[in-house]
Amino acid sequence: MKNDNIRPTESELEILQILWAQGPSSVRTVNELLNEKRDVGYTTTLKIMQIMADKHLVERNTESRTHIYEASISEEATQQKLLDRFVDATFRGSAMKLVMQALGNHKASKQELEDIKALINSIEKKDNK
Amino acid sequence: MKNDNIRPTESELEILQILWAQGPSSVRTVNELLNEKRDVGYTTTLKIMQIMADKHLVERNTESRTHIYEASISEEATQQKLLDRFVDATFRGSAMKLVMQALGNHKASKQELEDIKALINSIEKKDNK
DNA sequence: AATTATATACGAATTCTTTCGTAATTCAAA
DNA sequence: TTTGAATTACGAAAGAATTCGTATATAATT
Repeated sequence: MKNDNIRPTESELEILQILWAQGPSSVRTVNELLNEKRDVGYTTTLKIMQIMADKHLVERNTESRTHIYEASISEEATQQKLLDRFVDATFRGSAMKLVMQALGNHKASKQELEDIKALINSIEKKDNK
Repeated sequence: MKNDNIRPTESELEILQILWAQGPSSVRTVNELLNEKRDVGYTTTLKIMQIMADKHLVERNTESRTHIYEASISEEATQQKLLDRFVDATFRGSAMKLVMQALGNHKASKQELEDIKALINSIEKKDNK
């Protein structure tokens, strides 16, 4: 399989977030959205997206003059890999410690908390089988 | 306050993990523990720890010839900051999405799951006040 | 057709991090 | 005291990531 060792850099991840949210987009669109958060030159964004294409993090359609880029790795799979690494690096592998910290320090809606409890219950049910 | 914008690199974080686990340590000790996971030259470790001292990520006691290094930022505060940034970068700010992914894909003991449920219940109780 | 605007390509400068060789220093052992 | 071992200091090389200037090509406008 391809893209097994995905490791987008921070800039690349910013761009992936935009592509995941927007769907296939031109460099200009991505650059404009990027600039809502911080200043980045157009050619900088272009260059990074070209590098991402080389790495197969994105695919691009070059039929029209304005190339259209699309994420070629899924948001969920990427998040999962990055999460694994983050848990190792920051919480010494204890995902539960991370969960506790995240729950303790970020506001969650009642609905979200219920969702999490439901998920835990379904995990516990599975374990008992 | 100092160290407000902590941003340890990956190598620095590895070393911090060791210092948090071991308490104040010499470069040699840190380097040996580091080498249980991967090959790193002694002077490499030394250099990084010296840089960390410059950045005030660690303090060092230079009274004896063998300098003793100690983490100067707490594990919890560091984890919290890194977690915040990670949630932003990877989960577009949705800590709950991160929690769901972490719960869904990492094995948790029955006890840990109960702990999390208890935490959620206590959060819900607080919210109702 | 000439001009202007918009795009991509390319390469190089810059910055950040990691790595390590070498020199200088201090301590311990012979 | 001399030799050898362990330590820190220093600087520079190597790599990775980011940034951007400039050239070139294409399309749109006048």
